[in-house]
Amino acid sequence: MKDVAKHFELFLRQRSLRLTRQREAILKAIYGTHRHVTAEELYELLQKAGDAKALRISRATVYRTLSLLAEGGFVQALELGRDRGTLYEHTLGHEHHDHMVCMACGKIIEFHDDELEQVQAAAIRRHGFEATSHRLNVFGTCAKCQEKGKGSAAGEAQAG
Amino acid sequence: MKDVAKHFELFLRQRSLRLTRQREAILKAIYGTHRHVTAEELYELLQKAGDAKALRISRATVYRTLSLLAEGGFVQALELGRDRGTLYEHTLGHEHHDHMVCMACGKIIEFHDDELEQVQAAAIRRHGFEATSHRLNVFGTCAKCQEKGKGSAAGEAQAG
DNA sequence: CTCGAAATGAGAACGAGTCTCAACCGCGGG
DNA sequence: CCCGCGGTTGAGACTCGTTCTCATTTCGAG
Ligand SMILES: [Mn+2]
Ligand SMILES: [Mn+2]
Ligand SMILES: [Zn+2]
Ligand SMILES: [Zn+2]
Repeated sequence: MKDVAKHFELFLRQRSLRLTRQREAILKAIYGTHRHVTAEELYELLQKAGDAKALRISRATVYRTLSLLAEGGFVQALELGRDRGTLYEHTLGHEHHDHMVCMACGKIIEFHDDELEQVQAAAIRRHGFEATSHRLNVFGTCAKCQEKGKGSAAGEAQAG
Repeated sequence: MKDVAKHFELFLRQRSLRLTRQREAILKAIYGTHRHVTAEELYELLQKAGDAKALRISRATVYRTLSLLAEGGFVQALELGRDRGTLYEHTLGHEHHDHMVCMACGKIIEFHDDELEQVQAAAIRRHGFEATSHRLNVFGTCAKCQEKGKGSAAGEAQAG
């Protein structure tokens, strides 16, 4: 986190942007949680945290800073459906991962598979495409929720 | 297309829903294009097509029917970023595929790779998750646009 | 044909995200 | 340590895709 702040400061300097209390607070906030948060959640979080230090941060600034952080690679946006809104997570200190979303309990599970990444990269290259990023979102039922749903009809399966 | 209409009719009957001229027209419209279309594009398309038969279809009905068609598996929604809006494509007669989006020209390229699907399925299963669907979106530069950008600095690369 | 339920149209409402612009404040220079 | 030039912020208006409301229309079983 300390070095993240340093990186951010450098990033800002390189682009002749300023290190403001707001930007610091937002960076700190998103690096202070391991959840996937919406801009609104972050905003509310910052309201409370800021009440103490008398630092008000507007929604606009949260959105603006989140975009800035995304450009700099400090955070990443996740879009899991028009409804859930855009989710953000910090990236430094976390290797790339994909997401599985449980439709029953809403839990978001992160996973990473090297072989998958390699096969994927190969397939993409084979099509003459040059990838800069990708998102794999899997929807279904998590292990826990599979248990709960054992009282009904036996084994189903679907693909979509 | 004829059998798709039959399937749709059956689907509606099973759920005691009605086959209306609007629903027919919308089904026909989305099965009549091979592009990925937004609800709005479809709406405008239907306006023109409907002028002849004096069949007006409201935006609300387009949205409602698209959701219905998605539930029934007749169409699929694609969400490639908060900006582009939700895109729809018909599914019957098309096997599952993933998408690569060219950030330079906006083109959407479909691709399918069996090995990828299998490795993916295995990785997901290994995590105790039961998948019902997934979306893999790859962002980058298409082959054509890679050509165009050959006058500048030599080979770059990035990963995000 | 009749009738009740489902479906539709028009436009209001909603909400995430963006824009506007006057007031504010980082920060390099003196 | 103070100044002043922009970059930055806050509040709220605004955008625009999507959903909701409800009076009216239409499907389709009997
Ligand atoms: Mn994550
Ligand atoms: Mn497609
Ligand atoms: Zn679950
Ligand atoms: Zn291209």
